[in-house]
Amino acid sequence: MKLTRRSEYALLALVHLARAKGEGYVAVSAMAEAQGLPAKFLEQLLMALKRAGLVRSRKGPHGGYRLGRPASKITLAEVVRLLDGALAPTDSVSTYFYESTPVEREKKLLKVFKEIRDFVSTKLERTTLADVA
Amino acid sequence: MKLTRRSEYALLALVHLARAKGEGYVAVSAMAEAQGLPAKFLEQLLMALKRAGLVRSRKGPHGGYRLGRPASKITLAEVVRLLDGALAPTDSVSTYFYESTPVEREKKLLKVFKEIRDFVSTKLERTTLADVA
DNA sequence: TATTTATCCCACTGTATTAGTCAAGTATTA
DNA sequence: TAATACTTGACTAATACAGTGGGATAAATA
Repeated sequence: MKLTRRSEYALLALVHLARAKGEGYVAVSAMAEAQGLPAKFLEQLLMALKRAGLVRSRKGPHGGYRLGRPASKITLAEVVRLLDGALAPTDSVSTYFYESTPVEREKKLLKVFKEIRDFVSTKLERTTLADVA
Repeated sequence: MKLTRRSEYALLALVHLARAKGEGYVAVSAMAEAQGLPAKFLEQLLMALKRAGLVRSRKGPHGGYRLGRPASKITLAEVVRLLDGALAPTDSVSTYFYESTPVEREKKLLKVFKEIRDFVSTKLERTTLADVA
């Protein structure tokens, strides 16, 4: 796993939305300003989150985004997988993004990387937005 | 951490060398053929490993590479850090490659990623070539 | 109904990284 | 001294990263 700005910005925005619970929809521009993120780029990320059902949106005045489900039902794993792909250190040990790679031949090496994958995915699957907001 | 071919090939080559203990120097071409890796690319990686002292080399006929220290004294962490950089999921929680990133403001998020970094580095620092060869 | 506000959607750009290749030169030793 | 292997540097194609920009669409409000 390697976090890029995509995951980082998305997580910051989601934390922001989790805290804005009950305040209706939050505009991208408001979030971008509050968190100091590039607005147009953030917009792309929110659209991806929307397609995945993590957020809901509303157009027009007082429009914007809000969480698609309770913060306690959104895991960090979902967010990172959606925006940056595999949590595993190499695709040959990834469950959701499996692809063959050269280390695959060395079973003992593979075992080490699988243990890392297991730790990372368990950790991120058990941590929700509610835990970090 | 994200393993690229650089780390993967280097690890395979080092495992090969660890197994060839006592057979003197192993040529790049021999290793490349045995492991099915691109020779010239592997050569670059071995040079980096050499500069870091992980392997020694000898030119001329019967030349090649061998481990620079006992396999039990070479950790996977060293190899990966050398060729692919930080073990941490994001640079803002990296000890050796620290750089500020946006998530840094959110202490609770940061804590999660630090725990991942700790697991990964401990794991790879405690695993040596001797363990996987 | 017209205007404003905001999302939605598409294309595009510049830079860096990845995964190599190629050529020419240097050192070693059988 | 010829063969073998390491060393250096430049070069390349493809992909990923981190954004920008412009226009269309939808909804609220005046």
